[in-house]
Amino acid sequence: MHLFWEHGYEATSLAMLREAMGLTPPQIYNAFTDKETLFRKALTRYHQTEIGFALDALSAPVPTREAIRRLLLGAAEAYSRPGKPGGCLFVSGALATSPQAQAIADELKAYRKASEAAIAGRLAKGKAVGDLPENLSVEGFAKYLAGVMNGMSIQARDGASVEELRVLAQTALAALPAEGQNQVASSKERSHAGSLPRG
Amino acid sequence: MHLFWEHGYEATSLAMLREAMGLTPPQIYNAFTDKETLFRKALTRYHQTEIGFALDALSAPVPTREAIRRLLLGAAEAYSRPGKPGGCLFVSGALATSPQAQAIADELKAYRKASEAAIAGRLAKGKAVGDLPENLSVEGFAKYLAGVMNGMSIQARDGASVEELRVLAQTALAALPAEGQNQVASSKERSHAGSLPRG
DNA sequence: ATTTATTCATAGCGATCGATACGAAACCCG
DNA sequence: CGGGTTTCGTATCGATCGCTATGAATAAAT
Repeated sequence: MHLFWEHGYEATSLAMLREAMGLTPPQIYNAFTDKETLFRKALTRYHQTEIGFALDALSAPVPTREAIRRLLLGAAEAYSRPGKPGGCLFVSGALATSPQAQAIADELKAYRKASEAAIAGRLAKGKAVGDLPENLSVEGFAKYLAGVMNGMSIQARDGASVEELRVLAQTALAALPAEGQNQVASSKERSHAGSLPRG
Repeated sequence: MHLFWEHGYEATSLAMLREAMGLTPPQIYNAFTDKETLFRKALTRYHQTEIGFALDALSAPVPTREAIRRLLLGAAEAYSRPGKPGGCLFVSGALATSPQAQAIADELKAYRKASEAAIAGRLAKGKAVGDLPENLSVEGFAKYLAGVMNGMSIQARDGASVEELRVLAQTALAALPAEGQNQVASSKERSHAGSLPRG
């Protein structure tokens, strides 16, 4: 998992996996069928062990803003854990691939889309309970938050520290509209329907 | 350039380049020395022809907020041009590589760092002329903006449209503190030094 | 104890990688 | 028309890719 995380699917050779796992080629293929299956198992393991913070944050019984705060700060930590590759496997695993690995790239894209959809779901819930203004675009804001997390993944891979990622997360949080009625009050002076509250 | 942009450095084979350019292998090596040199030439060409919007935005004689707005909206267009690969070559070109291509990955990382430094430079200038509050961290905010652009690159690669990227850019702009003195006024009620104006 | 069955590491499979040696065609000059 | 030079495409180089056949070594069974 660490090798795929660090080097991506295609750039991780079976020789590297063999040495890291201390297994012979037939043992690997007996246990994991082939390289693609092994990668998919690494994906599910990554999903279970490394990014539980996301589901925790989105399902916690807290106000929407606090949930998003936990999501972004959780990402700051998860993307810069000492002893682990920087960034997110779902981003680094197969961003640009050869045509032969298109299926892998599509699968990772599906993971990213699912994350964005989960965020959108939480935002919709927040909108329903009045945590977010009526005129806010749930899909647009989810795409912003997912984009920020993807960007944090790149920054982490470029060596950003936990503190730097936390500052980034907090800065991103500033784009979140304030709660409830004090937001709807001055809706007339805004021309872009909530996407530029202070334009 | 398009092939490297779409598939990245390592996943783009000479066979693909050969077919795309209509050249025989010796012609390619006679013209570009080797694959790595060819990629570097593609990088400089990309820098010259595809992302001039960035330098334009950062060097335009406009207020800081407008400069940042042009930067992000320019990225929204540049990352989703019809007929061109989605995202930014500096991000997609070599995010996760094999150890053999580490030099390429480092070079792209340097490009990204340079972009962030250019943003920081513009922010520092904006702070000097009073466009930005005194307590704003130039480096931190530059890292946020660079991160947002990197995230937009991922979103573009995942199929986001120009409009969606524009909304993302405008949302990100909402994190930019308002201008001048009305920002320093309520500095006491903020605990995180400008990174969470509305926390 | 001897034979059978099964595990397992070495060695190598075909394909493809980036890069190049070599022979044929074309061109220029006499 | 012929000789010398240069250009250029084919065919192939060694290395590595993901993957597997095969023979040795071990375990199980009679």
